[in-house]
Amino acid sequence: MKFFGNIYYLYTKDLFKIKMKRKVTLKQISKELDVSISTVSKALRNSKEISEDTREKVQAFAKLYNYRPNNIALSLKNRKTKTIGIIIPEIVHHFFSKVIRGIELVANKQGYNVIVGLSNESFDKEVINMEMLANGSIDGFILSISKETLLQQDYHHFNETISQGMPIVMFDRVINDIKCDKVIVDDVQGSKKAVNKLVENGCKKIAIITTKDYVSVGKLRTQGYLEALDENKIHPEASLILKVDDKLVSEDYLDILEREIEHLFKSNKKLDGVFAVNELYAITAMKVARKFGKHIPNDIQVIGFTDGVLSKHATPSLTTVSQHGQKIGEKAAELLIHKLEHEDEEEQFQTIVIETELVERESTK
Amino acid sequence: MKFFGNIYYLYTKDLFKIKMKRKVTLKQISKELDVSISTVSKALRNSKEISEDTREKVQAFAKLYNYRPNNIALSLKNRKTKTIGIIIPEIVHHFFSKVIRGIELVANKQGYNVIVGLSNESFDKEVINMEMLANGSIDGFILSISKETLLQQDYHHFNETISQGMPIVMFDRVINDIKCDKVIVDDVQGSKKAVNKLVENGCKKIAIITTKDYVSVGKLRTQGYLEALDENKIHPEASLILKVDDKLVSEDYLDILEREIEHLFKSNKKLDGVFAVNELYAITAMKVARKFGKHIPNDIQVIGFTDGVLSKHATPSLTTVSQHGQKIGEKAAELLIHKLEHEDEEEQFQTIVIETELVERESTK
DNA sequence: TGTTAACACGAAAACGTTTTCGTTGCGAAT
DNA sequence: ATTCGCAACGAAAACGTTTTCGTGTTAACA
Repeated sequence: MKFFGNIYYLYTKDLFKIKMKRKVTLKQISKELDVSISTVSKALRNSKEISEDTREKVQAFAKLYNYRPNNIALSLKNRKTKTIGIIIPEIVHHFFSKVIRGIELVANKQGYNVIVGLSNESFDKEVINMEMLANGSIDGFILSISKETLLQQDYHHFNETISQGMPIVMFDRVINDIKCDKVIVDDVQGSKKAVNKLVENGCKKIAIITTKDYVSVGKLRTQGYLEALDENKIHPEASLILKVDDKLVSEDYLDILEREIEHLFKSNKKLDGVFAVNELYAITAMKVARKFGKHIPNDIQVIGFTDGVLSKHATPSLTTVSQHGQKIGEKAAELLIHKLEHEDEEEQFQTIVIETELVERESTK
Repeated sequence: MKFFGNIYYLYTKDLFKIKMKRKVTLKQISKELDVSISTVSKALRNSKEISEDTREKVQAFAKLYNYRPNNIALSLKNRKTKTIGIIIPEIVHHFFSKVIRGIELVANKQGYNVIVGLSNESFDKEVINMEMLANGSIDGFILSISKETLLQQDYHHFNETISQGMPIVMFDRVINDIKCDKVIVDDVQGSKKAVNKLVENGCKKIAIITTKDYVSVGKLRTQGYLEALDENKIHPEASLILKVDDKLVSEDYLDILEREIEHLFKSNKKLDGVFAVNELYAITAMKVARKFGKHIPNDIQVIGFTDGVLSKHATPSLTTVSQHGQKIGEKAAELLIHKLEHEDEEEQFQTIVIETELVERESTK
């Protein structure tokens, strides 16, 4: 007990540290017990190279001092960190936080940690964040692409990390011709379910409130809307399609949104159905409808996309297309971890489609 | 160019890897350039020990092959990881994700990464997550305590990590007698602001919908309610205090909540003001009020706590006590990073109180 | 007695850095 | 002709592990 005796502490500079039990290392244990580092290591891993005597002695000592192997040292040695890097555009967002929860769930179960970077919808922050993590901190990425990146169509950072042997799994906002696994929802199908529901319920004039086309999911949902109309022999009308520009997240963003929707209502007096590609658009549509004295769902029926808090707790509660964010996260994590632990197998990439589900609530008949 | 020539690749097993540019290390560069590892390292750090000639040569080569120092190796050497561990009870939650955003913001600005663990309100998961991270993966914790931990009052894991020299910053749900920095909102003051507002607006019978007392913030907010009543010479009534048990997050949780609030309304016909300690309770109270044919804010005024999506987008929109989650996160990160980078300074702990703000919307007059 | 085999352990390399402390070679000063 | 000093570089340790490959001791066997 040379090292851990009280004498030692008398020599430390900072008095307050007297009560500190610094993390103990193999080397320290080996000195205490007068054996080699290798012996300690082996004893702790129950190697049968070591006699029962010393094995017990070492393990008892290690337990007493609460020895835990240093993760960083292990990472360096194994060249694996057992942590997953997540890059998402925004965390204050029901869908993304559900995805994270899903990732964390399966990652943790398999002994992985999760480290989060936020791009804040910015290309530069996306790149910087990825570079920070790609230098050894993580084993692979799970990410959803920022709007700015989608707009600029500059994907070199993805290709570079992939070519360095670091696997990526993309979800929700993905790029087709990048060599990685993908987890997406069937946006087209989901939209069709929604629009079909409205048609079934007797709607004749159905509007869509969507984003500009560079947001891939917005584009796909618009496509689903159009296809559904077509299948129901309804002629699409330009005035029924509202494409909101959500590039600028300014202060008066909400007001602008509201005014645009008001305009939509005004120019379509006979409007009796609204399909919105996200919760906010849907909620705002309901608000505007109320303003115009329309009753939901009697006069106008509304369906949203994404089953978040807003949909659940709005009044009337919102019928919506649920994308199962948590399941997306779980699947993405499974894909990534599989790839990490079977690196030898031949390279091939999957795109997994998570089924959407129409959750019916009070905003439809 | 012995190593990087094409010849090398012909010998690799996996053909698909031919296009891989594996991460390059100091050792590889040193071999290529026929200098020592030390020289390369120094050259890259612009040491004036190295001649301009070789310095340029090395830097050019490094740039060409996109050399980046390996984070893990640096962490091991410096015994600092430059990453912060966050443990929170739940991520699908507006307040917590705002806090994370705040943490990430200042952490990133200072070159730190952020690694997230979810306790899911469970004591065990909290402990396991902390142990996973405490073994070298991070430099310090920012955390909010799980309900189960608060209930069991078992704080050994906090004390242990602290005594191992790893600093902790707690936010929102904190324990007083643990030696660490804390960032809290002034729950008592916040509640008083809300209740005072209701009194000012003419409310005579003000109810509170709160949690059981083991949730520290619930207890404090209840205390604020009582103090405000007292200061306004209003006698508190037991029947106006509803303490909801949110331990079990079951399926019919919402129904139970609604029924309890209905009971509150029934047993207090003259109810004209409601203060709820979170968004959900407030929203549900508004729902129940509507059910009872009461108009908001004319018949009943409602104020909530936490300025999340629900408050903003509810109809009527909800007057609420904003806690500034993002600012809490920013402050917590500042505190932790300061402690990490001034370890020598004498130990003393701060508790920072973030002012709440009453955001007035449509649910009050 | 000499060989062998099992047993129990230690030395050292490796992961990728940084940094301290040499060690050269060479021109200048004595 | 020495000594000195400086410039330019390399060796090695250290961070904390795991693992391979010795090596010495002892017991068993021929």
